[in-house]
Amino acid sequence: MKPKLTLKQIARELDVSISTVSKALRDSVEISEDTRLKIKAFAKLYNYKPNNIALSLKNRKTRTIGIVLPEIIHDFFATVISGIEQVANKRGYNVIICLSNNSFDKEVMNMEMLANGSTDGFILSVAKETQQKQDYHHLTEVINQGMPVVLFDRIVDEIICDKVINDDKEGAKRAVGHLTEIGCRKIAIITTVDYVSVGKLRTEGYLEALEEAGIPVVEERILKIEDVENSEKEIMEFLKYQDLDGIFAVNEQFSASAVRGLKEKGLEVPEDVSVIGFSDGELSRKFIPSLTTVSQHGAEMGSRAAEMLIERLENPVDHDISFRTEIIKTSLIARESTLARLYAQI
Amino acid sequence: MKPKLTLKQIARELDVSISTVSKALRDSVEISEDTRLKIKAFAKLYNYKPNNIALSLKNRKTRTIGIVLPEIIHDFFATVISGIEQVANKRGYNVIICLSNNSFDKEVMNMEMLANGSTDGFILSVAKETQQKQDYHHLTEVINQGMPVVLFDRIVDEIICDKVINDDKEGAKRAVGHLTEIGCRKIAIITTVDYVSVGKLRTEGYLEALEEAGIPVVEERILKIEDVENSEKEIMEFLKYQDLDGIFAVNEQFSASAVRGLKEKGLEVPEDVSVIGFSDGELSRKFIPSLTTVSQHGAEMGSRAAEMLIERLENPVDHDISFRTEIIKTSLIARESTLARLYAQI
DNA sequence: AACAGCTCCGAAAACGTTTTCGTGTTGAAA
DNA sequence: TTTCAACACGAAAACGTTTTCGGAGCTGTT
Repeated sequence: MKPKLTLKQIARELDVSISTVSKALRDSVEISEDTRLKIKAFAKLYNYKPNNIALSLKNRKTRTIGIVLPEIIHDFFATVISGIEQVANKRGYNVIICLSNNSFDKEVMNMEMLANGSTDGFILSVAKETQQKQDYHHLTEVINQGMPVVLFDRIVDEIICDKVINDDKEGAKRAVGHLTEIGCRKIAIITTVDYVSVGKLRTEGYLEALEEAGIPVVEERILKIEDVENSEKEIMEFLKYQDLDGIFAVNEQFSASAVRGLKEKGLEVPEDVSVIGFSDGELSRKFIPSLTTVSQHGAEMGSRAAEMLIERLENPVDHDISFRTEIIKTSLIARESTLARLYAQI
Repeated sequence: MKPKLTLKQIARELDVSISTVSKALRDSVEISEDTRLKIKAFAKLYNYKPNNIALSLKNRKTRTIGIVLPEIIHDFFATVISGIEQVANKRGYNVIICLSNNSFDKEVMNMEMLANGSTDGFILSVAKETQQKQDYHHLTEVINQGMPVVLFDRIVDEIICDKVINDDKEGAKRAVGHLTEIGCRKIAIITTVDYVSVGKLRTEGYLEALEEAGIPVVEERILKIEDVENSEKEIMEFLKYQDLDGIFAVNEQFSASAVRGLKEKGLEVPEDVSVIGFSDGELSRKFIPSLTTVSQHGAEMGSRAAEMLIERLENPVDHDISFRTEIIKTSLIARESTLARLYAQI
């Protein structure tokens, strides 16, 4: 139960001043080699480590970055965190994570809490409710205070700051393009309501891909899930009365549910219907059939976001450097849920 | 770009002393109602919020708890974090998360980093490598400094502190018991190497259940996965030469792979072989067939861990209160991968 | 003997709080 | 008029650092 060594204690013990100890430990030339070595030896022996809080107060820098996101029990977000954590750690930063649970109020509270000195900057993906409300005062506030913010995935266009996003529209387009290439003509989309930025973009990609393939859009083939909790039932219901040969789902949960729905109708995947999803998580990889999907490279997103933030933090000089929006390319991972059909074509 | 209001600035602006401002904001009776109201109005108007770092330094409390765990892209750990975060937030604490990626060195580094003032206490699940090395000096060190530590899931018996664990052995026993009840006799286990504490316990549960059912143990039916990356191949290989009617896997990834392996052999789940896993994640729920599993209630584990830690933090008085080990009951969730077999029995 | 120039070290301020203790000003009681 | 309590406020220390500045003591040059 020894309560952490401080400079003051070392100073008292060695009968020198606090300043001397501090300087000795930082290898200042002001201190004679004798005392310097003595002090360093003592510090090492008793394992002195400077107090982070005191340093933060002095430097007005915490070397911590705040992450705020809607949820964590979700392969994509977990992967992003992992990416952030990796580069943050490499560059000597800590990450402090707050969950909004998609609640606007909690998002605001968390940001206010962290903004009062706890972090140097933010990496965040806004809550669904926030996108719906379109109230972003908490964002503008921290930005006005001079804290850098990097938005990722669920971003908001009105806020000017650095951003990292997927090429959601393009990814969706390629996914649907993949379906048309392997011969699908009756393609449904299972997506989210429009106020979720990424859902909207993926829907747009779907529409464009159909257009480019010369396939007319059928409104009945578009399912917008409102209540994620009940998505399974909604999807089952939706599929019941459809005649399809391809399905594009905007996440892996939806595509898994789609496969189940099709099986219940007596249809086989991919023989009768091809299914493609979004997000390359454990579910897509382990599923039977394994699911063709658009991989979002969450870890890379996280890394990039962290790098952009740290860049800002450590070069406050070029504060006027214009903000950038980095686009992480998605990639199509062909698996069993469409691959067999592709072979059939060839 | 207004750089955050401080007490000093308010004091200067209102021509009073810093102490007066501080007292007024904390509703001290020492301050006349006039000035008190004036100061509070001013503070509210310009949205004054005290600086957390300064408070931490003064109080020698950060109101942050450090979480260190092996990985985050894993439904169970994500769920635990979620549980911790929830109660931490409710009680006014922040969480700062560090990933060890199952590396001993990174675990040590992270803890040292956080121990220098960044957090008041720790919640952690030790890295696989740490369990292998059996080197726990970083744990004893922070404990000796008087920081409370709560270990969860992958714990270490030698360290005396609060702990939260699953009844892994009991859960495994019930899982295998479930298999025997529905008529399985040739039951394999797919588990981890023994130095992983939870893997070992689950293996023990398996053995006990067999014994109680009067089923002799067949060594060939025990598969211990060393390299998780290659688990799929190992499992495939393992299943190739087995004649089984039941499989118990210690996580959902293994059970999913097992189902695939069986299918490749032309066997159906659950008609030919029943499969039961551990951990109730998205994969088990969405899989086809949906996977019977032992649910670990990760969120509850997290909540309990956080509560125990905060308890210690806020009542340093009863420091001599003996340390407790809370056991979270697991529960069996019967799904398609065994349920059909159960019906067949009836 | 005077002075310059080193070398080595300590005092003090600063970061933003809270809190203890003192002190000046009232008004009323003696 | 003096004394005393109550009231309202400020000075200063403390938390643990870093850094600027100044100064003591010494050597060496004129």
